[in-house]
Amino acid sequence: MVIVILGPTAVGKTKLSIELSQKLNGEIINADSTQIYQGLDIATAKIKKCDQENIPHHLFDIKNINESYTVYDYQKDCRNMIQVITKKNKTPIITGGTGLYIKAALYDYQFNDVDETTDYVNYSNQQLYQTLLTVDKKTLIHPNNRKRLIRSLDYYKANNEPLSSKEKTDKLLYDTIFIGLTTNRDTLYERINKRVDKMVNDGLIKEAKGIYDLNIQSKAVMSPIGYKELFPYFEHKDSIDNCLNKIKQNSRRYAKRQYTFFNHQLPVKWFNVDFIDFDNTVCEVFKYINEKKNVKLL
RNA sequence: GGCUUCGUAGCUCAGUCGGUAGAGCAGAGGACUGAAAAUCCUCGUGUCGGUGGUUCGAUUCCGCCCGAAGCCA
Repeated sequence: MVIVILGPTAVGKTKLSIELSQKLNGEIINADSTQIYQGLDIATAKIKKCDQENIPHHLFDIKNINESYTVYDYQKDCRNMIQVITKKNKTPIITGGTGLYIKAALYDYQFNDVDETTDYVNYSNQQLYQTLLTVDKKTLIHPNNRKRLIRSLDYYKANNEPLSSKEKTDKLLYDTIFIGLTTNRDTLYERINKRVDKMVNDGLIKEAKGIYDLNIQSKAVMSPIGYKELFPYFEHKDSIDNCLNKIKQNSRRYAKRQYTFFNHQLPVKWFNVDFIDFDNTVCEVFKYINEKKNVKLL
């Protein structure tokens, strides 16, 4: 049995993961693309060592920020961890907000080889799109989505068949319970805003400045919300308030996208979080998990 | 007190030589198979400040009132 705890940013996933691990003899597997990296702590809201309650935490801090890590790597790492934890007769509790990582790990996603030898810098989006159309007439990729156009072309070169013809799978590889934490939009947005303020108190600016000074433009640095937004401040191009507001706004938009993915791509059982008495939420979730287990036994 | 300018979407503002309006931002919805905290797409009905008048018809022209800014006293 695999437990997944998902939900938008700032809803309380980490807290629930600790509580459930204690009740279910669990070990936690990170499912957050930014917490994979060392040194990205405050902005990614990574759990501190002292809050881990001696529960084993996996796939945190496994990469350096100038290294590359992809959903393909995660699929292998996560499946491996599930196996290791299950062998110990413990429960893997996958916790995080990166929907694609969760889906790729637990479903029968198959990643084919891609040929990345071509450099597309001299191609316009339109040219890439037209080229793709010649080999993949049914492509649904929008001409402006350069990243995906290139991916598709590289895929075709390696496999000699269009990416769009690949069958989409909905086959789940593990016996899994998807727990989603949620709350109403206003409350969530308020929590996001407050959490950014708290991050600042905890040293966000210093962490971001340290990363800025490294002058590395890797995806580990440029992807997460909380660093790149502060760069204009370090370069004296914008005020600290504007930059922090940008972090809040991007976080809110991110939460929205997360809902879209979870609601449409995964069979989530949603729970409204009781922020006043979190134990209520823990109990409710625990009860649901036990019900599901009993159904399986019958 | 007098004069001038302005009052249009949550915000900043266009515009209608009279036929009830549109951009940016904010916001909302969506897509997603090797960057996913990434990348990309779609979505604009609002007493056009209020009230009278002219008109077939007023957000647009005119009068008065309310509010904001500036100038003169």
